[in-house]
Amino acid sequence: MTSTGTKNPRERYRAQVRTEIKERAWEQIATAGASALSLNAIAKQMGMSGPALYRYYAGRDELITELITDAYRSLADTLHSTATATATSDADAGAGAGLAALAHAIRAWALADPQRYFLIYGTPVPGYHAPDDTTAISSEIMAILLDACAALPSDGPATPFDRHLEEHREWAGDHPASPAALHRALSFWTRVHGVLSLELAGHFTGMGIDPAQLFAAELDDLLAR
Amino acid sequence: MTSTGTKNPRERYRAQVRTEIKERAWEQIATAGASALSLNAIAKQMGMSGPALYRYYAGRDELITELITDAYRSLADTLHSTATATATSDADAGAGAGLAALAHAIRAWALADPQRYFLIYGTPVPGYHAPDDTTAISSEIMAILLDACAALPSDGPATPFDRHLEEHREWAGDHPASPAALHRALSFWTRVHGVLSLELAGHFTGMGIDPAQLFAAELDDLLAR
DNA sequence: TCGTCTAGTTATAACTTCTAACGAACGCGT
DNA sequence: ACGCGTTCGTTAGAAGTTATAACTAGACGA
Repeated sequence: MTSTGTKNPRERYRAQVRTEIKERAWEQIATAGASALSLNAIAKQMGMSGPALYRYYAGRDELITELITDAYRSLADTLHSTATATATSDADAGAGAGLAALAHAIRAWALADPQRYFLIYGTPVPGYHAPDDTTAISSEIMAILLDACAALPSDGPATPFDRHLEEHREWAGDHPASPAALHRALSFWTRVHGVLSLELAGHFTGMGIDPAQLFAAELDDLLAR
Repeated sequence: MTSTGTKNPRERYRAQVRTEIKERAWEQIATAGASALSLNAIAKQMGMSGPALYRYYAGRDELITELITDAYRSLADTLHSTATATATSDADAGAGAGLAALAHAIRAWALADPQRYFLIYGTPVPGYHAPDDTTAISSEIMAILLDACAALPSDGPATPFDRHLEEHREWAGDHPASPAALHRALSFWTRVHGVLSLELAGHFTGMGIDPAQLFAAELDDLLAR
């Protein structure tokens, strides 16, 4: 902490108010969705009147952007924890234990607050451009997935997409994973998201099937490729 | 047409205005997202002043609900067309030609208007309950998928999820598909949606990979199970 | 032709985001 | 310890939004 860490009481209070604003915002989003988020309502809930909130956030967009970043950060931290936790219990389970643990961690994180998940992976606003920190966290998440995929054996011949990935591995940074591992990471991401997104949106309700079992089946199939 | 088909000019005009309202609504949604849809702006665009629009739609929710239903209808019609088209060119291609054609039809339909896709499969509004006709169209779509899946051979042993589906096949109606076919239809749905949703939301932009190739790879893997 | 039903109008209420101008309090440096 | 400046919170207000109410003008059918 060189210049301004958390010392002066002005900044302490400011940070405290900002976090309380975000807490109220998360409550509103969880119950009514992000589109129903009202800065006015938050201000009134906190006992201050309307425009006072603009001292802390320049506007709705800035608040939502920070919520998105926080959501990304939360997901990345969760996955990092499970990754290190399963790395500790090394070879007691199968090779796919790491990926399976990540999958269930993602699902639990999403089910805990579906709207938080949709804030990241839901309907995008046409004009919106994600800030750099979210893309950084996103590649951080991909790195975790790649670590787990690199621990798996890759049998079977290389697919055309594997060859495509061989020439397009910018997104993996300098991760030393095989094209098959890159492929499995992408497939993991899309398949987990596919089941999860439909489940959270309620598209399975009334169908009679158990989303958890469908999720597990997709995971098994991915691991048994 | 027993009582009121499309005869009297009053109803003709009314239907015409309603469709024009929906056209303007689609334009707004395509460019700025569903949350930015403004009834007032639509009314002014059409030359009438504000509340006049409420003669045609009781409110924002009713308009959006009808847009969702129309989107479902459009998707179902598209898939029905491709299903019959590929059924005509019977055995000239492999067994998975039907499913592959459906997958590409879905993707083309989604790419044509991403926000329309997200209106169906995007972020749900927490309180919102879909009307019965949309669930009916949804099962109509599932029936098309099941037809294509039933045409495929199902090698491999039955998975635990197959056994789960054997006891929970309400959603398939009275479709005579094997549990493996039910499984493949669900997997098709979730995997297509997984890739497509992330692609349309722009989560692959900047990664360097070609979403079309990832989509094709997922489809190939599903067909080669 | 006349009556009714409908479409459009304005006015209004209750919201929203966000800007501007003002006052008061807090805390830092002297 | 005291002033001065930064910051916070206020009210007022503009420009939007959804939606309702009351009224007018028109078209359609009998």
